[in-house]
Amino acid sequence: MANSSIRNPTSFDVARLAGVSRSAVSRVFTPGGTVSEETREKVTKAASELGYRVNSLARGLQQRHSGIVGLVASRLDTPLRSRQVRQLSEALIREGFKPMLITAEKPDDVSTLIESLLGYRVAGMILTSDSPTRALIEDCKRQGLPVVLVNRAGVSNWGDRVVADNETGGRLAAQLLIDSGAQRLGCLLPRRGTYSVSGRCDAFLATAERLGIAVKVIHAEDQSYADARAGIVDAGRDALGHVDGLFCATDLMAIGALDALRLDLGMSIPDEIQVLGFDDIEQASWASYNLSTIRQDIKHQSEIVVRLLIERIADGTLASRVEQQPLSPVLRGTTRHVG
Amino acid sequence: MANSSIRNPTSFDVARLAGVSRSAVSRVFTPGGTVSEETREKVTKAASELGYRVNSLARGLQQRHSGIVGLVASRLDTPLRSRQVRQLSEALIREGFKPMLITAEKPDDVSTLIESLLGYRVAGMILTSDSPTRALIEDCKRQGLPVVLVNRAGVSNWGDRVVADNETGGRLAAQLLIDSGAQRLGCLLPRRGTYSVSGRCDAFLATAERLGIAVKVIHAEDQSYADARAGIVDAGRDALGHVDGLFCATDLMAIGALDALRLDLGMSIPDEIQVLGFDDIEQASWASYNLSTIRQDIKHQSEIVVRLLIERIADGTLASRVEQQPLSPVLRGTTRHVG
DNA sequence: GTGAAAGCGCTAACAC
DNA sequence: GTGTTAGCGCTTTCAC
Repeated sequence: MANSSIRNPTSFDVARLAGVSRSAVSRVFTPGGTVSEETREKVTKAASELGYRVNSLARGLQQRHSGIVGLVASRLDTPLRSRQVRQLSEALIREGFKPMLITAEKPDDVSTLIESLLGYRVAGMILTSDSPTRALIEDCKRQGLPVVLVNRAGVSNWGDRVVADNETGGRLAAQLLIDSGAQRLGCLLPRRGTYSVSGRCDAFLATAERLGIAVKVIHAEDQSYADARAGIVDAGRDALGHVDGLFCATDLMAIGALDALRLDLGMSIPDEIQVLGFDDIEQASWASYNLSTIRQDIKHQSEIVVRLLIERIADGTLASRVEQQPLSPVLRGTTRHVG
Repeated sequence: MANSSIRNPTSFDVARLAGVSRSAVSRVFTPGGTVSEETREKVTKAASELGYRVNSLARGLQQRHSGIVGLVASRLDTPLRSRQVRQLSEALIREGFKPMLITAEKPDDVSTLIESLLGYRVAGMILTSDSPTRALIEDCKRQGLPVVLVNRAGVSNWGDRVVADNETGGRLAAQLLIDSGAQRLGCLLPRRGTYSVSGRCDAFLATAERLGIAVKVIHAEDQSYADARAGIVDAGRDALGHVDGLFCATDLMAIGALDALRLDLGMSIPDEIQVLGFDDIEQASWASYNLSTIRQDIKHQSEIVVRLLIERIADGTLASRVEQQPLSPVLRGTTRHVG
């Protein structure tokens, strides 16, 4: 009770107790600080005695940034995104930053929110996929604020980007289905795709066309399990009757499709139709699905993102960079193995 | 380029342009501020002209807290947790707070991390389930820092708590299986349970005992899908042969169990054995599982959490409170319906 | 209702 | 190496 009214000790208190100046205290708590072993000890002792802790607010006021990084993500409760956020958060923390999480679905809110982040003098911002409006990125540019875009189209040539190699991904997918004996391909994708979703599907379609193979495109309302399932059910056996190799834009959609195919339409997989997803979310490996897919290495991705961010914070004049993260096929039970 | 060297406008700049004092500017941007309509207009105009934005760091330095709330969560990439974090984050933001996300698996790290949060003069902290050590909460107590615990045991009588009604939950589960005709119960739980997981299983076991029904307890190494599946497989048909109603501590475990039962052991559900989960994660409703479960309303939960937090920030002398969130059975295909 | 002045707690130059 | 000084940008008495 009375406890809460006790003022937190300041560097001044520590300085007095240790018999040194406040600058000395500051130096001890500053990573590159140059202090004699003797003062360092005195200060450390006094500090721990008092329970002193640097006030990051005051420190941030002095330096160029507060050590906070804005982490913007929509659909956080989705398997891929939650994994991304976890890895990004851990990577940021490991490097001494503190992630401020902005979750918002409507672009309008997001803009206001990010506005308010700027008030905290964030060191930079990480924007995942479908989150932010263009205007917002323009804003960051105006502020000279470091930005890393994850699986997202670039805007105004501002910020670094980490993207999956959609070109290769889509090609890989087509190749894989064809090599497994598929003759008539299908592609399930959301009506309004995000950068990476559309990118990989485009590459898939282009590859098929190049090889002279027809592709039946099936639309789902959105990227959710339910929409994917509904999309397949709506298309129905007729439309699918000819398709024997279905590429789905994401694993989540593939799982919806799988349930629709097997349970709603009574088809057998991979005998009647092979199914291939993208991402390798955890659920893809669950025994009931055992989904073949193309994996994005999210941990690796996060590390690249944070590295780029740190480099840019250190040097804002760097040219805009784009890094591609590798993809790897994961063959499970929804495709036919060859050899 | 040169852009980034331009200083952000301060309240001083706005004051000068508007021809008023800095205090006037401050008042305009302070929620309860008392200013004449005339100055308000002048200030607002000048501010937007200059692109002025309050510096939250400086503001936080002045006030009791920075408006940041620590949000501590482990296993963020798990369905239930990611939903919780999303809802909590959105609720906090709606109330004008900014969530700082701390994800860490090892308790040691967490303590250091939270330590560092204190340096940001956070308004309070939300600790989910298995995250933090006792020592940490003692720390918060010492600081007089508002804390809300989610589905977690209390410590030192500090902080408010929001918990599922485990007592009712466990009883409901037992009742439900028995009412659906189960005669020999089983209970799948992790070797080291968290507060809520252990709580509901204990209540389940107690209820069964009271009714004179034997329960076969099956242990999984941990709460994951894989561990649950392995737990069931290891137990094998023999141990399970007698069980015709299995309660699993979480949906994730139930799904692992389901796959083990059906795919590894070749049992048919719900005919040979009924399965009941807990939480109602999204995957429980996926057609391949169609899992009967007991739902926690996460959205509602988050709203309670944030309300408690706000109340306590407003008045730190409140007595410690515990709120229970309601549970509701969701009957799907893994139990036999009656009537 | 408004302005002047006094901090909030820290770091970064600059002399020593 | 260490201390002195001058801010960082804001809010908050306190007179007016």
